[in-house]
This record gives sequence, C-alpha cells and structure tokens, in this order.
Amino acid sequence: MSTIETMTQTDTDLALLIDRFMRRIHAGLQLTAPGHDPENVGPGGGIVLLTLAETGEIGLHELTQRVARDKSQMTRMIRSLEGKGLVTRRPCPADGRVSRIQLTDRGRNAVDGLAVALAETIGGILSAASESDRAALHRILARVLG
Amino acid sequence: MSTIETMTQTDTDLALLIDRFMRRIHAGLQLTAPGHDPENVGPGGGIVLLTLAETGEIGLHELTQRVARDKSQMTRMIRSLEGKGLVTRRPCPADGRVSRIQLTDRGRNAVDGLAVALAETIGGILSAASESDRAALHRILARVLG
DNA sequence: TCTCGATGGTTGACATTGTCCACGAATCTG
DNA sequence: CAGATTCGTGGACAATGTCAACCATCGAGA
Repeated sequence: MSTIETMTQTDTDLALLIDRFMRRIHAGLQLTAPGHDPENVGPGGGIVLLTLAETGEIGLHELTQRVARDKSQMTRMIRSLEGKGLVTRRPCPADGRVSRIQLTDRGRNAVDGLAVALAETIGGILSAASESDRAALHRILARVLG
Repeated sequence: MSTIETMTQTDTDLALLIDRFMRRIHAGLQLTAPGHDPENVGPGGGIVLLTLAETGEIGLHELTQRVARDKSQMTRMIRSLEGKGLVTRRPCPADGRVSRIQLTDRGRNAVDGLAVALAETIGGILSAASESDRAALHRILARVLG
C-alpha cells in the first residue's frame, strides 16, 4: 500500500473517530443531562451558552462564526434562549447593525450545570486515556482550531 | 481556582473543540464533496459507506452500534443506499432476524471518492498539526473509543 | 453629500437528521 | 412449549441544517 493510500486511510479513520466521539458525548449527555439542564436548552443551546461563558458579551455574527452554525439558526436560538431569560441582547452602540449577546445570571447558572454534566460525560469517555493523553488531545485540537 | 474547576473547564473546552472540529470537517466537505459524491449520499450515507468499507459484511444492528445512530434511521438509510445500488442486503443464514449489509462494487467506488474528499478536507484542517500530533490524535481517539 | 457594495440580522420554506414508541418475526431460556 | 429478548420495520414528530430573499446599517469612494 502506498504512502498516499495509508494517509488517506488514516485521515478517513480520523473522521469516523471524531464522529463517534461526538456521538458518544451526545449519548452520554442524554443520560446525565436531564438533571443538569432544567432550562431544557438541549445540546445546541448548551453549546451556545458555554461559548458565551467563554467569550463574554459578543456580537451575534461573531458568535455564529465561533460555533459554526447558520446565522438564521442562531437568530432563532438566541430568541429562544432570550425567552427563557438565559441571555440578553442589546444593540451595539458602535454599530447599529449588530446586537450584542450576553449571559444573564440565570444563564450563568445554567452553564454551571451543563459544565458539570459535560465534564462527567467526557470524563467517563476519557477514562481510558492517561492524563497526558487528555492534555495532548486538548492541546492539539486547540492549536489546530485556533 | 480549584483542581476540580480546572478539570471541568478543560473538559467542557474539549467538548466545544470536538464540536468545532466536526463542523469544520462538515463545512469543508460541502465545498470539496460535490465532485466526490456523485451518488449524492450525503454526510450520513458517507459515514455508513466508509464504515462498511472498514468492517466488510456486517449485520444491520452491529452497524447501527458502530456509527451510533438510531436503528430506525439506519433502516431507512440502508434502504436508500440499496436503492442507489451501493449496498446489498441478504438474510443471515445463521439467524433469521438479522440482515447482513455489504458494499457493492459501485459502493466501493463511491467510497474511494468519499475517502479522497475526506482526506483532502482533514488534511487541510490538520495542516497546522505536526506529523506526530496527527498520529497522537489518531492513537488517542482510537484507544478511547476502542 | 450621495451612491453603491458589503455586512449583520431576520424571516420563510424546505430538506435532513434525530428521537420515541409500537409492532411483527425470529431466537433464546428454561 | 411459554415467556423474555433481540433484530428489524414503520409512523409520528421534534430538532437541526440549508438556502434564498429581504431590510437596515455601515464603509468606501465619486
């Protein structure tokens, strides 16, 4: 088998592994999350809230870039989260087009629960990995996506 | 910040990174795949085909486990792929309940195209990673999910 | 200042995918 | 053989993804 074929095989493998990893997380959350997601934001909403917790106040457009979703979808998601009192939106003083999104106290509270559920789930999945492997995983992904 | 809080932060970060990675792949495929997916199987069908290429003939149930999807969904997916002549199904001689799925020549052909598209996309994303990082990524995920 | 192209955001319509539940057929256990 | 379990199918519905049209605003020139 040529080098190119080996690399192709490795890369497609990687795609399948990433997919499985994500689905494993997703499945794990379905078990642990109910007790940690009283606001019922679901996986999509959870990612948005967690991202907001990382970035602080941020424009809607930049947020959609961060989480790599369609802008129309983000509009509706934010509206839903706003309806639940988890985020606020206010017009940007510097640019009349953008609305800036921010977590409310209630939103920060929800994030805490979600983070715990996520950590439990991922911890379980990664239990077979050494501490240095976890660190490496995090480091590599952060660099690649940075 | 306590150790527990740091770990929680790291793990939730990891979840966001994995999610972004997958979406990056997905977005990349939307650009490169059209030329490599003449059968129009889409991402879902692609993963099924690639998995079949790895496993060879396999029962439908085991396949749903592998790709972590709902069995009803898999039923419909296989029916669709079968309609396109990419897979065949035949009753298992040893167990009357299971139907065994297998790639056709046409299916193997489609897999080749998909693998190239995937490799290109992932190669692009991982261009910032060293060769050893790629290997580490693959090794860690394979071990954790194995 | 006044266009004009580009950008941020919203909405509608539609396709794909995910989730749940019930069911029939075949198998396994005792 | 009777009951519990497993594999696959089907229906109904929720969530997400995708695409295109649209308005308001901004920025860069003429």
